[in-house]
Amino acid sequence: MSTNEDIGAIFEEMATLLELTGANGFRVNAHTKVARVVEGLASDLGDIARGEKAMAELQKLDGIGKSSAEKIVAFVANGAVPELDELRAAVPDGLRTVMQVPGLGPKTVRRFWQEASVESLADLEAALADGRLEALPRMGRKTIDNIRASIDFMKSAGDRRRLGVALPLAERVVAVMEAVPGMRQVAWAGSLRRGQETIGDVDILVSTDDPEAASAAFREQPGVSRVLVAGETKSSVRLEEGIQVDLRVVPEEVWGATLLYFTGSKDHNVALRERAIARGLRLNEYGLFPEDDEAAPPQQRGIAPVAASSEAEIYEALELPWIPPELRVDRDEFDRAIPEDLITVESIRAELHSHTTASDGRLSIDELAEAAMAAGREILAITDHSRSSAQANGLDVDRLRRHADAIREADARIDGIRLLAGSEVDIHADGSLDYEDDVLASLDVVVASPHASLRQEPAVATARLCAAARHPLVSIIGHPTGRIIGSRKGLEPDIEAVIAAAIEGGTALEINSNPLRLDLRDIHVRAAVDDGCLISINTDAHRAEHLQYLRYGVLTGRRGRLEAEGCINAWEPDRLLAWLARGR
DNA sequence: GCCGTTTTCGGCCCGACTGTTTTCAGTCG
Repeated sequence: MSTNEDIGAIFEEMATLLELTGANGFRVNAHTKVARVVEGLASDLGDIARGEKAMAELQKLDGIGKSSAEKIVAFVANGAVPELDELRAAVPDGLRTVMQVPGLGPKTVRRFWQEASVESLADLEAALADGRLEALPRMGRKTIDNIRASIDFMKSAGDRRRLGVALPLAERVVAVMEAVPGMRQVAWAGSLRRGQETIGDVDILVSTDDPEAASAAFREQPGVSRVLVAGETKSSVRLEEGIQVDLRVVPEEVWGATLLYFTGSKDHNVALRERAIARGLRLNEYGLFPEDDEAAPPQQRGIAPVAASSEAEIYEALELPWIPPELRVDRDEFDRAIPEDLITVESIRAELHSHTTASDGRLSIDELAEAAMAAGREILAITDHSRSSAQANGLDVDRLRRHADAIREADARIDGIRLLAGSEVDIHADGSLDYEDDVLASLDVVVASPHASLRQEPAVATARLCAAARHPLVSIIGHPTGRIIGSRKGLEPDIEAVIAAAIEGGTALEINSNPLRLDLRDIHVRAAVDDGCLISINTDAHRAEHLQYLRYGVLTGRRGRLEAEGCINAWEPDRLLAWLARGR
């Protein structure tokens, strides 16, 4: 785990343990915020938190004060935080799992702990079985049943879902809702709209002439395994896939306010509401209202909103430009100019990383060219694996040369798309490449990627990737860390050093769009873009349908503030070809 | 615990839904 992830996890854990001890909620939130800020940093806190100016440097970060800075310094110096150790001693470890049961929060878990000796998930199940919990005040039959069902769900379902699973599922639900009579608008919101790499649940928003029909259709749609919430404007269901989907039904005139609220992030919303308060306004999911210090919600008292129908007019009333959903994270989106030409799927003209049957792909050269053309690409680089990737049927030099000839023959024969002969060349553990330079020089495109030795020490990984990035014949560093979301951590290089080497070597860093990878990840893209490093968004297609992964890579690029100018795949074809040909 | 374009102290976002209880606490997003 990287230092930043370690520290983020520590503050998350402290927040949970503090909640269980009954600490002040704002203090709990402060810890959660530190975790989020730390995990969003591209640069390594291990470096910042050493040296004489560590305390001052750390406290420059938003949300980190003296107390948190001291904890970070202590952790980096000694690998331990005394306050955390004290909390761990005071609160049974198993309660952290109990807190993860949907519907159980700190108050309830604390009661179970104090009043029924529940100290773990196993204790909780035993207490449910022997009736200890039912004996507690305010613990009825339904609550007990819900807790049982939640435990079953937690055991069966995994954690968060990958973007590539959740987005097609959201499209399915949206199609169901669009078919309901009286429907006016349907959209997905939440972390899905923000393009996060993993999704907790899917949020669907509709405006309609017939709210009852909409809610009914939602709860009765195919694939619902359990209805969790069934209100007038809000419903939640769990699908057979194990994912929760929330529906919100709103009048069309407050569409913008609800879409804004439902898109989040939560922290972005909180920041917007604070901004509203500072301007004598009050923001909720029904609109932006004048503040009149009445407790009851303004929309229930017939107060007219200042803005409600569109997100843009609400931002405008708060003296902000419309902020693209992918940038709504409560980091610096209020202070920095919004990128004018954020990358879009439509602006991508070239696919520069793909595989055929020559290595481990499923399509021939002609079939892949056809699929790429159908997907709207004007340039396709075919980059089968190099010889060391034996498990992927990597090409030795002879096969590579014949394959390159075949690609160029196809390029001459096929109209409508430019085919480039390339290779996805293994970066060896020591940073050397899998083919000799004369072989690399004979290709149109070289994507250099790490495939093996993905558990190297960070310093070794940094040297390895920097060497490849500086190599004059390398065009792109493919999936730079080699991570697989949720299952393989991959390399943990000093990303700033890799970015510097890529700039120096005139090499682009890839956003691999495969939803299992999304590598570079969003915060690394952001660091690269801020430094002026070129980015390449590719699908790494092994099949025709993989070309559709592009949208996931684009969302990741947008989260990293990537504009079309900084993405070589969006360049004019002649410009891209000239760039690829440099030094060859 | 953090923070300051009225603040170094006193605030800290807002509403829907559920369950259990007759007015609201807890959870969630």
